[in-house]
Amino acid sequence: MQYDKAKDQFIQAWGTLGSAWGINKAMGQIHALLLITEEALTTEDIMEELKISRGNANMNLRSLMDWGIVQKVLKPGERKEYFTTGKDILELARQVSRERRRREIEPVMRVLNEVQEIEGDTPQVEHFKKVTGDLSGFTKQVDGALDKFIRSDKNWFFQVLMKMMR
Amino acid sequence: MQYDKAKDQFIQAWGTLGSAWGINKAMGQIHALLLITEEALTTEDIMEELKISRGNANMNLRSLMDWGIVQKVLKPGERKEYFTTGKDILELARQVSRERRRREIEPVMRVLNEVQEIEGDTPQVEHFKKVTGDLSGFTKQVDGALDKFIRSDKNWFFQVLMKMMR
DNA sequence: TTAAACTTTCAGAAAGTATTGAAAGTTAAA
DNA sequence: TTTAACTTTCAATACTTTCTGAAAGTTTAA
Repeated sequence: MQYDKAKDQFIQAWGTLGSAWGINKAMGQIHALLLITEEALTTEDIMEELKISRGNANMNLRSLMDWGIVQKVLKPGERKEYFTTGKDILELARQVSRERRRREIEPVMRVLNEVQEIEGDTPQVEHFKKVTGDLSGFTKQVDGALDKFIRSDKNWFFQVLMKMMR
Repeated sequence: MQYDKAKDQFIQAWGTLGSAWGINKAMGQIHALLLITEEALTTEDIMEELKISRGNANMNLRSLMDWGIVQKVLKPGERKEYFTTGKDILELARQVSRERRRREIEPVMRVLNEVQEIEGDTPQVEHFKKVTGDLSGFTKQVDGALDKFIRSDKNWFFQVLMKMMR
C-alpha cells in the first residue's frame, strides 16, 4: 500500500470511529492527521489536507484544545499558529477518559443520586430505587476504576491488564 | 421527589447519555422506561409514555432487540407483542460491550492492520507505522480485556476492580 | 498610527438524523 | 375466506448538526 492511501484510510477510519462515539468527524480527522504528522501544522495545512473550510478547521482545533489533546505551538519569528498532538497513545486514552468522565459520567451520577431521593414505598417505587441504585453502584465502580486509570502511569495499566488475564 | 418526576428525569438522562455516546435518544429513553418498569410493555404503552409515534417506537425497539438488550415477550392468548429488558446491570454492560466491540472496535482494528502494510522507509512512513502500530497494540490490549469482561461472571468483575484498586 | 497577517465568529446553507403518519403487510380468529 | 388486530415500512417532513465563507476582530511589524 502507498503512504498516501494508507494515510487517507487511517484519517477516514479515525473520523468514522469518532462519529460512532459522538465526536465530530472533522475533529477526529484533524486529530488523525496531527497524529501521523511529526511536525506541527498550520490551520491552512489542515484545511488543504482535509479539504475543509477555515471556520471548520478553526472550530474543531479549538475543541481539540478544549479536550486537552491538541496543543498550540508558537514558532519564534512566525505569526502563524501551529498545532500538534501528543503521540503517546496511553496519555491520549487518559485524557479522553478524563474528559468523558467529566462531561458525561458526572452528570449521570448526579441524576442517579437525585432520583434516589424518591418518596413512597409502592412496589413500583421500590423497583425504581433498586434499578437506579444498581446503576449508581455500577457507575461508581467504573468511575473509580477510570479515576485510577487517569492518575496511573504506564506500568500500572499493563499490570492491571496482566492481572485481568490470569 | 415524586415518582413521576424521578421517572421522567431518569428517562431524559438516559436518553441524553445515549446521544452523547452516539445512540439514538429515543432508543435510550425506551430502554430507560423498560428498565424501571417491571412488567413488559406494548408498543402503545411506550408511544404513550414517551409521546412518540408508532414508527419511531417500532424502529427503536427493533434496534434494541438487534443490540440484544430488549426481548419480545409473547403473552398466551394475546396478539400484541410485549417488550421487556433484563434488569441485571452487569449483564447489560456486557451486552453493550459485546456490540460496540463488534460494531466499532473490530472495523478499526481491521484498518489499523491494513495500513501497517505500507511500503517505503522514509521517516514519514516510519512514523506512520510507529503511531498506527502503537494504536493497534493499545486497541488489542483493550479488546482483549473487553473480551475477558464479556465472558466473565459477576465475581470476576469485582475481583478485577479490587485488584485495580490496590 | 497604519497596514498586513493572521484568527475568530457567525448567519445562512447544506448535510445528516430522527420522527411522523398513513399505507402496506402479516397473522390469527371468526 | 374475510375481517380485525396488530406490525412494519417508507416517503415526506421536521429537527439537529456541521460546514462554509466572508466580515469582524486581534496582533504585530513597519
